[in-house]
Amino acid sequence: MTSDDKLLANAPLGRSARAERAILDATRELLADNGVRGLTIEAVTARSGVAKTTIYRRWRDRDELALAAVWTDLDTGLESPGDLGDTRAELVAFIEPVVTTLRSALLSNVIRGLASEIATNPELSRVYREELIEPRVAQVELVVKRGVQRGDLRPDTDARLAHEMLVGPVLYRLLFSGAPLDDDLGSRIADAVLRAFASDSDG
Amino acid sequence: MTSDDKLLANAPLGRSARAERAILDATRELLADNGVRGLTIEAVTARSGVAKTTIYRRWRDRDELALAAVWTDLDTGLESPGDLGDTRAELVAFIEPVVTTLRSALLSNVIRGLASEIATNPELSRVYREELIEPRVAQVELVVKRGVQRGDLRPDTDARLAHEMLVGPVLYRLLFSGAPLDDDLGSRIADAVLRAFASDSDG
Amino acid sequence: MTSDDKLLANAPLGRSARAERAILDATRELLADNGVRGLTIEAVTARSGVAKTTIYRRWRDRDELALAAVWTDLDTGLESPGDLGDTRAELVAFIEPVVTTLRSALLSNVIRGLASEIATNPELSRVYREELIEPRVAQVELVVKRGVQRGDLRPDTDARLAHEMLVGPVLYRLLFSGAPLDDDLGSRIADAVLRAFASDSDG
Amino acid sequence: MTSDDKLLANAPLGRSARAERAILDATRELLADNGVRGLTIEAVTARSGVAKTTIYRRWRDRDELALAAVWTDLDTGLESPGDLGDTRAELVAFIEPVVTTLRSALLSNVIRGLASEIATNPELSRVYREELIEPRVAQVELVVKRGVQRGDLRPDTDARLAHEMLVGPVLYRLLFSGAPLDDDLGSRIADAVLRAFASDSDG
DNA sequence: GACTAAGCGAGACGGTACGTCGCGTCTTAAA
DNA sequence: TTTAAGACGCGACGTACCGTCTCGCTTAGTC
Repeated sequence: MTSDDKLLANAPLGRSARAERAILDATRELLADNGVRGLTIEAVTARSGVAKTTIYRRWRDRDELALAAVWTDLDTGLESPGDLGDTRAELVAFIEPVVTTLRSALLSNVIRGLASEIATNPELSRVYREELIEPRVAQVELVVKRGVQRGDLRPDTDARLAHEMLVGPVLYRLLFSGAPLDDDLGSRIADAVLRAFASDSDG
Repeated sequence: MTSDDKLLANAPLGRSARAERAILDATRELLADNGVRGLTIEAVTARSGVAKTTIYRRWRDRDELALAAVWTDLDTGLESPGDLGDTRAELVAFIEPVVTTLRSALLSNVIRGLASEIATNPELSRVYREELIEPRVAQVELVVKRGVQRGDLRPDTDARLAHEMLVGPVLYRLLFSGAPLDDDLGSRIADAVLRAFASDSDG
Repeated sequence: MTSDDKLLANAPLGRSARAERAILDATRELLADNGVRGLTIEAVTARSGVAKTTIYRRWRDRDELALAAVWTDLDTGLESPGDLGDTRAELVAFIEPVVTTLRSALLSNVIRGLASEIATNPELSRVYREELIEPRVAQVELVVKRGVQRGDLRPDTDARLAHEMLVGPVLYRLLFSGAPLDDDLGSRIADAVLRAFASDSDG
Repeated sequence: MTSDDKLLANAPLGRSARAERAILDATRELLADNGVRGLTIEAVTARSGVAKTTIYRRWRDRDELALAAVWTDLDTGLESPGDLGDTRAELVAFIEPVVTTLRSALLSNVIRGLASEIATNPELSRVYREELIEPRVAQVELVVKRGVQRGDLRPDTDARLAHEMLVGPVLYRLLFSGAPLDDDLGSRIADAVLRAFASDSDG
């Protein structure tokens, strides 16, 4: 649901637009209820009143539909925080929204359910990487560059590794260890990453 | 397949043991060929010549079977490296086998394919956590404890977070970013984690 | 395509007439290619470039369209042969065109494909009976009447039964026995029917 | 339902036999109710409580199932009437059961509905011809042979044509003309066929 | 050395969901 | 106004596997 949609929420919708909205709404409800396991195309048709054909006309399969249904949610927080004047603050500003987003029942369910699919399906993997991961890596690169300029971070800091050390632990908790995404998880990770790449003169 | 089995490898096997071996072998082959998607119970019966009933008598479903088939591989490297006299060396000794293991086609396929199931199925999740994750957390705790004693690490080092920062990036690459598990990945992660939790006097 | 159409072939056609011709042409092509099974409305739109709506505006369903497309062919040969002065000749003149017509790939395909629909759909059945069958029964009645007057046929000859014995075997071959519609089939049937209803003094 | 089945009606049936009976019963009910149009595999599963898979395991498609469901009915009356000492009686004995059988709602519905399929599907056509038509042609051949020996029929009588003139009119009524299968239809056809092939000295 | 009974292969069964096809209806924009 | 274009709701298709259930047969292990 983009901001355009919100502005036009009361405008008349064509059949297609109405169908699409009904499909995505039903999909999100089913995902929130039972995770990806509870999402079947037939359940979507039943709940949305939209024909199977119409769903398949838009999305190749269940996984694409699931991803589409939560895409805007995953996509948020991508606007760069910009220069906050403080490297730690910028790291926190990067990782906090990730933690917060993945704390929601809907999104945690979806990521848990789609992880295998994303890891397995080349097309899905490509989209996910290009649209979600790389922009975030680029964000971290900016943060790192500014940190280096400030003298906070070592000049040879590997931004990609920094990115992985920021988000890796969060997803590890989500998928494998089951440890909770505490309120302070983001800042603790940010602290650790800051120290991991801090310039020596920073002591 | 326990070590007992190995000792008895040339001993005559009963029907049951033969069936179990045939099932697990077929499972591993199917997993290696096409990942978890290619693993169906019916394919296992077809390839192993074992009856469906016999499979279901031993494992609840496809996912338990898949995990069982690779369990020994996942389970290796758990023996603590012990005191190497050097904290960095111990961190490397911890993370290197993880990277190496996950680099194999079989195991990377399996983990990619089972990630969602592990994240989703409570029973599987419990087993995975208790049998695989917690022992490794305990290992890291030992490394951290020794590192603190040596004055290398800060006394308040969070071993669990350290563990997550060690393995999280590896699994993140495996599942999401698709970045390769380079030969030096383990040592670079170990370096970063060491600095992240290094005591200040360590500079 | 009626003879009127041919006369007007170079005259400008309205959109409607052009659409209708395109529909019927495509229908006949599809019927000839794969019989009634190959005839789908969607295939007709694809081949004719005509919209579905336009088809449904003219014919209720696939079967009506199929029948319409071959109607002129079925309808031919209805002009009474008139008095040939010889009863056997008149019987042959009746049945020969039927055999010849049903020998064509197009019409045999269509009749085979539509038989069930004609036998089943009341409206189609009514049209078929009134427009095709009854006129032919009437023709046979004329032949019979003249045959009786000539003293060739018994006065109580049942023209309807005679008609059925003329065309029944042909359609039986077409639909069920698969026996070929030989060149001499018409005359052999005519002979048999002639004898079946011949007046006794005829010996 | 063969006579064996009747004798064993109270014997315990295996799962398979029970399923098969349930399928065929449901099929016959649906056919009787709405003809072949009312017969869908899904309706059969719903009414019989048997799974779709089980149906498809036994019959390739709807049409094979329909034919199987009425096969025994179609197959009856095949026992040769034997030498009745009278050619006309033997012709009547041949055609009467055909008329009677096709008068039933069930069988007339089925034949009407399957005619196109039988005429169109090569495999179905082959089975129908070999199992139903040819045996009846053979029956007529016997009748003809005896009739010739008795001096009732011409030595060159074409038994196949005779067969077609016997059954053709009945099926023509059933499928196309809609004329009723009167009680005396069989004997009137038999009379006509007898005269059609009667030896000249027979007057 | 014969006799059980547990375990096996084979595979049919009821079931869920899949993704596809073609139907006949409805909407929209262009001619 | 009629058309081409094509999306929509719908019903049924035939398929893939699921996990359950007989069913004989094999095969140890017990008398």
